[in-house]
Amino acid sequence: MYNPSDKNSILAFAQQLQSQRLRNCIDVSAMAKVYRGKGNFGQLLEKYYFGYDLNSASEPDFAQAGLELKTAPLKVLKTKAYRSKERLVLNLINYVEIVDEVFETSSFIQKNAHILLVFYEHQPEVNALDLQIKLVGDWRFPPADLEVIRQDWSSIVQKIKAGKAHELSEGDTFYLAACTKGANANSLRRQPHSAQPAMQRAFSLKQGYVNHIIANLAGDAKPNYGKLLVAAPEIQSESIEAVVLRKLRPYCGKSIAQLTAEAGVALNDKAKNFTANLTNLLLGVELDKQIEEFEKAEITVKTVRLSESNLPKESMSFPHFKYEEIAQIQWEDSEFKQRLERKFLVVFLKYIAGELYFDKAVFWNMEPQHLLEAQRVWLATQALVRAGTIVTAIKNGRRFTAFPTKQFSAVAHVRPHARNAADVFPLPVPDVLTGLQAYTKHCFWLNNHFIRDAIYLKSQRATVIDLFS
DNA sequence: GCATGATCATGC
DNA sequence: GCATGATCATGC
Repeated sequence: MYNPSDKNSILAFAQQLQSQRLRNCIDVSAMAKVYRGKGNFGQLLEKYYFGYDLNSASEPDFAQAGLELKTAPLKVLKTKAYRSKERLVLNLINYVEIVDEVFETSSFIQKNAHILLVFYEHQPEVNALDLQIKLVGDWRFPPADLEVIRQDWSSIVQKIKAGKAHELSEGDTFYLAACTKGANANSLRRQPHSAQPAMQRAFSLKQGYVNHIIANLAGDAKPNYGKLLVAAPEIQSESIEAVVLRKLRPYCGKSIAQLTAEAGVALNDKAKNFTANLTNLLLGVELDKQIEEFEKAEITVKTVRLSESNLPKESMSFPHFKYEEIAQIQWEDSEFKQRLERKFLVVFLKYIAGELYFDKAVFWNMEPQHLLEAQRVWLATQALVRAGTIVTAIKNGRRFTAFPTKQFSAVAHVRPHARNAADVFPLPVPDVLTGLQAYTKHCFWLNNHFIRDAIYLKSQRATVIDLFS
């Protein structure tokens, strides 16, 4: 067994799980009946491998050693590389108590300063006893990461102090997020500075950050990342947001032609990596490298081209959805929702007399009421696909559909996104009017007017670089 | 002029 | 071959 007050002893005992299945590591005959049929992997591991009773106390699982045990699923890619299946959910946020905490002694730090991680392969149909354990290891946040997390923690607490716990969202922060936790939207809690009940939430590490942990535990060769934050955190505690905006500020108002000429590089503005290349160029990161902090924080970088009236020339597209999938899944599991919950860095370029200029860059994440509106669009789309009533008319070879349009919602709409009309996905229900069993690929788009109003115009002066201010 | 439908260009 | 970012075309 192990010595519960000795970290190394616990870690060594845990390491024996590497590449095993739980069934081979515990006495199955001693298991309670309820667990023999099915049980949660984490519960089984705690109770029958480590031999302690389940608790949800505020102290870490191995209290004497200050070690918190976390189990989590990962996916194995075709390349055999590991990726986290989801965010890693940590301790619950107590809205009432947290407003009196300081980070260094907070319940978050007390519980999660040192984490013992057991990753198993996600296999939905497999008994928990037979899941393959892929990675075992312990994790402490490196100082630079801890500084970002401290800022994330503070901005979450700030929002609660402002009586806005009901407006918390995952996109608010970078590595550490407040994710919803509870069976449904009825899991409401009281918050200290507002009468409005708020969804129960827990601290969580973003999926991108968990991928970083996984790569470290797996001993993967360090990806060839570019980094934004180079100074040691004790010297520099500037936020990721502040660093990015500070680096971009000098370029505002310059034309893309001038910027690329000064840097001595040629960027093809039609290339699909134009956005990434331009961002790297302006942030001083080598062009072919991914930005480590952006990967960890799952930041989506988008460029938006504005007309002289500040209206984006196009709406913003998202990956096309599969009709068979959208008919089956829930909004909560949809890719569209997952993407909308991320943080965005939107780079606005503006056409002036035919020439493209760098206007401003804005960090943005969607407000809860807009996410609800996106949900309405998604649900209308799902209903349509389920009913098989996509096509409403055909005129001159052009199809007219009942997909949600910009008239339907001020936030999002559905439009084709395909090579051509023959580029299709199968339908779960044949289209009633045409009998088609497959239909041109479509995707969700954020309306260009929404981008103008909710991102471009609404962005606060403090967080933007405004060419014309 | 703009919304909706349709397709192009690129890179992995 | 296909996803993705980007843009064009038609008709009201």
